[in-house]
Formats: sequence, structure tokens, C-alpha cells
Amino acid sequence: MPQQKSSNSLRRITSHEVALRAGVSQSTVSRVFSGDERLSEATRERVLGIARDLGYKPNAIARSLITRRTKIIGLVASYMTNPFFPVVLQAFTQRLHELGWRVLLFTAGTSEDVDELLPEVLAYQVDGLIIVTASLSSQMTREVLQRGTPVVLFNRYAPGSGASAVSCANYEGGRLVAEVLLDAGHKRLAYITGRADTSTNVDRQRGFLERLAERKSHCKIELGNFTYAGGFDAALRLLKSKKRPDAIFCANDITALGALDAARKLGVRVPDELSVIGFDDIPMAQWTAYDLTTVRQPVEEMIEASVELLLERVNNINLGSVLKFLPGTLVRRGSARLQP
Amino acid sequence: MPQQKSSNSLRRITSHEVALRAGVSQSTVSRVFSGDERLSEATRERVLGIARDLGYKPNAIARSLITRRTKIIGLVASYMTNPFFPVVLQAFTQRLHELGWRVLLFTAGTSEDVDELLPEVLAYQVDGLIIVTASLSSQMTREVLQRGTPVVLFNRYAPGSGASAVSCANYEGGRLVAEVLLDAGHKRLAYITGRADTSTNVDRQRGFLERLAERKSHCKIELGNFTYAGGFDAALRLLKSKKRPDAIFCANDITALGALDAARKLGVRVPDELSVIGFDDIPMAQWTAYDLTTVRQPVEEMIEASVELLLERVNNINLGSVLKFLPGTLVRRGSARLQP
DNA sequence: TTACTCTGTGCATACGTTTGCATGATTATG
DNA sequence: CATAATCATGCAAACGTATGCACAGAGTAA
Repeated sequence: MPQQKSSNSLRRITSHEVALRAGVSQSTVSRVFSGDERLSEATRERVLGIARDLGYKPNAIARSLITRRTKIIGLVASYMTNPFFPVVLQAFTQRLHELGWRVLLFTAGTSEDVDELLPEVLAYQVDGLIIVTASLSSQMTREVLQRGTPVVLFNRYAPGSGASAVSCANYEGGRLVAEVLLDAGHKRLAYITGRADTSTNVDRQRGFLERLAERKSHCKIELGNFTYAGGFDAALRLLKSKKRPDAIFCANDITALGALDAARKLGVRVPDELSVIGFDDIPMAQWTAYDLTTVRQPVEEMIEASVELLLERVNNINLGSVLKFLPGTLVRRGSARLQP
Repeated sequence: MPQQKSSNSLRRITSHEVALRAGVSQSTVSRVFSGDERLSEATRERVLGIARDLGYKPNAIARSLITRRTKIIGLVASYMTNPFFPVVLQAFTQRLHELGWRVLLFTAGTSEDVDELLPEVLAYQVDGLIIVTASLSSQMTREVLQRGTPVVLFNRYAPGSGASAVSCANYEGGRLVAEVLLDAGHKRLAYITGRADTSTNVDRQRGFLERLAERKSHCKIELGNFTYAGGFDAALRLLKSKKRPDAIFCANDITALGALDAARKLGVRVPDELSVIGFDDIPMAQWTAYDLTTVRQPVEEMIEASVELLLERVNNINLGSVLKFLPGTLVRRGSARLQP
């Protein structure tokens, strides 16, 4: 209805038009663009030439309708406030592009929204789904999977749900931090949590606590929520308490930066009086003001693995789900004293 | 070809199926979902019921093909390393969603890539384009526009190109900073640039310099590139020079944070010995370690304006292009001495 | 010559919707 | 009671592409 306004040269160029100009059938034009082998060099070039002149590009929508493949991956992300995710987002779109896929982006404020969002995504017949830092209800996971759309959870996992997942080895990361802090002779330890309902937080905390317990140590726990402000406030509480900790492990980097700023505000010297260790290795961790010692997530490898896992399953629906955990590595910087 | 693997319940549910089960025609089902008025309550409810049972949702691809509207907006972004953009990205997707649009995301490493990226975007028949912090060749702009796809540039502008644009009033922002720094009695001023080929940098710099000139002042210019490292290095050079500046205006916040860390490293006290002012007001500007005085871009309003401008033109191709500049406001924090 | 294989191209159909038009049923009007 | 008007629904033709099948012509082999 709205199009009828004297659309002079505004009509879209279709394969029919190109065919007409080139004196071939529409099929032939289609074959040129879908890379069919058996076509004479002559016609191929003629068609390509005319297409270029007319500015023709195959309509991906029409193509998707018939091939039943959109070449679109739905990407659902939440918690974009954490500087870790822009990096991830960028890497995902970049990588998928290289492989010839497009990204339909959805941002969910809270995890609960994801379930409501998904039907919208699916209406666009995306060939696969990547869910970053959010989880689906098992109900929704089931629906999506039996529809034949593979799902990969990034930075989360849900065993038994049927969805594949890629995550950092958070449990082992937690253990590692416990190890190096104890080795360095720290006595009064603390952990600032992330959001309690995330596997990321749970695993890091469990790894940390379990290794502490194994070595007959323990720690104080203070609530954060994966944010700068959360880390700041939690650290303030810890540092003002009577038995002030000499080392704090934070659920992620952004929390750790908050903690460092709390120490700065109170005049607590880092790392002499206090060691702080984070988790992620976001770009700011290297900044002079922080110089944060942290556990680096192997983002590149995680992205690569996610994409691979997903596309494998796009091509073969019958592949089962896989959980993949990649090891993090300790990046030693100035915010923690790690020598005895 | 790949689909033929014993896909039992894996067949997609179409309006035909729903129609069959409901004992109505496919047209009727379609009418139910496109909100046609004249339909008996009885059939509407029966169809909706069956659709719910079967998990039917109209295929957006097929719908797009016939309506010639995809309800998809292409969003091309670059320089995701600047923390300003995740915020922008999040806001855009959020807002567009609320209005019933989807976002196809493309990230361009450098501006030059955008031209190569666009044909891919257009193949998906996006109804409109938002280009964040990147520009198009005038050639490409012309092609896109005459194709009937409206374009809005965000944080850039290109007068005469036919593309609409929304940007902060960078020139006035630059003037404002000059004003307050001179008012406070600063004598030795400096400007750390962003990338020279961006209107953002050019305008901020021009505004700053022109106001200085008007008040018979001038400043030293040091090259940055809109990054933390760029700001850090540039500030280092400035602060080590014989006539060390007593105030630095940085092309954006991330540059300013780098500059502050350079000062921290050299032991230059802020704001007593040095004032630093940025531009953007990214989340980190509030962090205790920086407490950055800066010119805030009215992001919310800019997003809102961009979306409005774009959707207006999606609905009416004949509307001309508009350049919109929204004023920034000075946010006074601790990194600058602004009293004489 | 006949028969047969290849190669390159066209014909026609399908993908899952929307929508103008036609039609039968129902209600209002004279 | 006849006719007109209204309502709810069905029919069929698009949208722009991909692709199985048919087929013409060229080449090869007998």
C-alpha cells in the first residue's frame, strides 16, 4: 500500500530483469549466483556483467524462503553493561561474518525476558541460536530444539537441557586463585560474589572455597552483583570490618575494579596491604590505575568453539549436545602480591 | 539436500496446517494473525487455540517476501572498543524492539569496510539503516538511498549526501570546554585529538580552538586516536615537555582516562596541577579512580531522535534528509579545577 | 547412418505468506 | 416477501528465488 508513490527507478531489480536483459531465463541467472558449475563461461560473464550494471544482488529473503535456510544466527545477549560482552559480541559477529552468516541481535534486560524474546527470533527462521550470559527455561529449550534449531549457550550451561554450551572452566579458575593466594601466604581471604543465580558465579565460588577447605583455610563472603558499584560497596564493607581481609577474590573484573577503587578511597595500599584478583581480563584490567591481576578467559577460543559447535549442529541436527569448558589462565599484574 | 534425515516431528508448522486442523482456509488463518477486523470471534478463537497448541507463529520470511517489508533495521557499527558504543548498541536494539523492529547487526573493523559490508546488508532487504560511528562513501550512500532504503548516521554526518544524521553538538561542546577552562584561569592548554578523519574530532577541536582564539588564547595539540593508549601516550608526551600544560581537553572520555593514568604514573596531581576534561560521559567517568569532568552526550535523546528520523523515512521515502545536533552538557566532577 | 552420452539452458513448480476479488449466508430495508 | 447491504470466508494470484526434469544440440562411438 505505501509503495505506490510514483516509484520511478525505485523498483527492485530481480533476477527476471537481469534475465530479460541478458536474453536468458531466470533460472540461468539464479544458477549464476548460486554458483552452479555447468554454465558456459560466456553466459556467466554476460549475466554477471548485466547484473553489475543494474546493481542486482539476489534477494536473501526470497532465497531463504525456498532453501529453508536463512543464513541468519540469532544472538541473544544480556548484561551489556559488563565490558566483557562488547568484546564477545564483536568477536561473534566478526567470526560469523567471515563464515558467511548474518547476526540478528536481541538484547534482553534480564534473563527472564529471554523466553519472551525467543518466539520473535524464531519467527525469522534463524538457523541457529547463541545465547550469551542468559539462560532459557527448559520448556523453551525443548521447544526450540525440537523445532530443529540448534542452541549454544555462551558463558552459561544447563546440563541435560539438550542445549550445547561453551564456558570458561570457572571451577578450576576458582581453585587456581585459592592456590596462588594461599601460596603467597595470605591469611584473611574474602570473596565478593556475582549474581547468585549464575553458573559463572557459583562455579568460581565453589572452586575457590573447595580449594581453601582442602588447604584448611576459609574465607569471608560478601555479596556483589557483577557490577562496579556492587564490588565497590562490598569491598567497602570488607575493608571497614574489624578483621580486614588481606586478599579479595572478585567474581569478575568489573567487580574487582570497584573493589580496587574502594581500597583507593580508604587509602588501603595495593598490593602491600591488600591483594585483589578478578576474573575475565577485560581491557580495563591493564589500565595503569588498576593493573589488575586476573584469570583470563580464553575468549577467542571460546568464541571459536561456540561457532563451530553451533554450525556443526546447523548442518546436522542429529548431533547431540556438548558442554565445553576451556581453561582460564592467571595473568599476573600488580594488584596482587603473589610471592610469599 | 541436508534436511532429508528422517525429520519426524521436525516439519515446520505452517498456516496451512493450522487451517486444516481448524477447518478453515489458509487465508483465514493469515487474517487472524494479521489482525484483520472482520472475522467472527468464534473462528478467531478457534484458530488461535489451535495455533497455540501447535506452536504456530507466522513465518516472518514469507511474510516479508510478500509485504516487501522485513521489519528489519540494519545496524552497522565500528570501534566497539570504545565503551561508548555498547551503551549505544544496547539502547538502539532495545528501542527498536519496543517498536516492533528487529536488528541485523554488522560490525566493521574500520570505516572502509562499511562499503563492502552494505551490499550484504541490503541483500536482506532491510527497511532502514543505522550507521554508528562510521561513514559511507557518497557513492554507496547514493546507491542505498535511490534503492529506497533510508539511512541515518549516528555520531557522524555527511552534509549533502542525502543521509540523515544525528550527532552531539560537538562544536559547541568544544567551545564550552574552552570557556570554562579559561574562566578558571588555566594558562597552558592542550588538546589531545581523536582520529583526524572523523567529524566528531574535527568539530570538538574546532570549537575548542576557535573559542580560545576569540579569547586570545591558544593551545598545544597532541595526537591521540580515541583510545586509552592513545590518550596515555599523548599525555605522557605533554607532561614531560618543558612547558607542561595545566589543562588538557581530550577528544573523548576513553582518551581522557588514558591521560589521567599518565598523570597518575608521573605523579602529577589532579586537579591541583592538572585539569583534564573528556567528552562522552561513559560509565567509567564516574569511577572513583578517575572522577572525570566531561561533556555528556545526550545519548537517550540521540537514540530516540535517530530512531524517529529513520522510521519516519521508512514510512515515507520522500522525506528529505535532516541533520540533527543535540547539545551536550558539562558534568562537573573532580578531574578539573573549574573555579578561578 | 544410428544410437548414445554430455552440456547448457529453459519450463514449471514450490517455499509460506498477504490480499483483491468473488461468493454464500445473514441481516436490514422498503 | 423481495431486494439490497453487510458480513465472514474462500479462491487464487502474487512476492523473488531455487531446482528437478525435459530437451536441444554437439560430440563420440559403432
